[in-house]
Amino acid sequence: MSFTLATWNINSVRLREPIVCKLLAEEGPDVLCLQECKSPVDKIPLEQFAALGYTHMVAEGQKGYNGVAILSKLPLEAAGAHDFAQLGHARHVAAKLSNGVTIHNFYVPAGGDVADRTVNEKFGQKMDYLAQMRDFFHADAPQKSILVGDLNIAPRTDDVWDHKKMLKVVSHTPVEVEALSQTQDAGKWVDITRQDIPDGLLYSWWSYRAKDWDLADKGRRLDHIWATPDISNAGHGSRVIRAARGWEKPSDHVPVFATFDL
DNA sequence: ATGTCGATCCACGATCGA
Repeated sequence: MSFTLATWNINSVRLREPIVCKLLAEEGPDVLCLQECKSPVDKIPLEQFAALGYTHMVAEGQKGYNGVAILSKLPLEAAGAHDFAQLGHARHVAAKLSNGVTIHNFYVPAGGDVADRTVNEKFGQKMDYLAQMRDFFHADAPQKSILVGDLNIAPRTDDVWDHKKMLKVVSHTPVEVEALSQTQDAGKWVDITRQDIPDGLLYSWWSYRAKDWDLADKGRRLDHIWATPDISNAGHGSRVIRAARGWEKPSDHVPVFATFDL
């Protein structure tokens, strides 16, 4: 059995329902994990997605901020939702497919502008969130699992447009990269995107503030697909839908895809 | 420091978050 999965920070699922449908119609992933839905669960436009075959969903939502959802053509079973760092935010939801694979969908806190928790509470929350993710996967080793989402960290030098310039910018600071690495190690997670595309600059996010995102190309790889070692060899076909950054009323993130043959 | 988006409501402009 083979299935294709995608992750996309959509920055308002209601405003961008047309381009979610465009992606579903054109690319047809079996599973689409969304972050920053910015919507209560009961206001997610389910009918439009169901009309394209996405009749299953698990989601966590709240008004205005955060929010994560897993849309699927395949049956899903809810597999928990954790409030890491006790922020009261909808930032995680998990689902299990009938083939036994568990999917964790995360929206890690962005962390504010200053990489110092003594002056920036949001940075502390981000570090706490990552530490609790680490402890969660360390306490109960995940198996047959996939972890996706906007992790708000670009870990590698070639995950950012300028490594030296980014060393003090939240999302690429050494302390964050180390925390993400510890979280990854705790679950023995394999970075499927970089397993498939090991070399070269690779981004999934470009700021709205850049004049010409495509020309300037000052991107970061904030959106990730990881898998546990028991299924990591089944992962392949990773790709980033860069063109989506230029679609009508775009998100600042683009979808990242991978396929698993199980 | 700047820039641009989206959601909210003491709601049509200011504020917060990214």
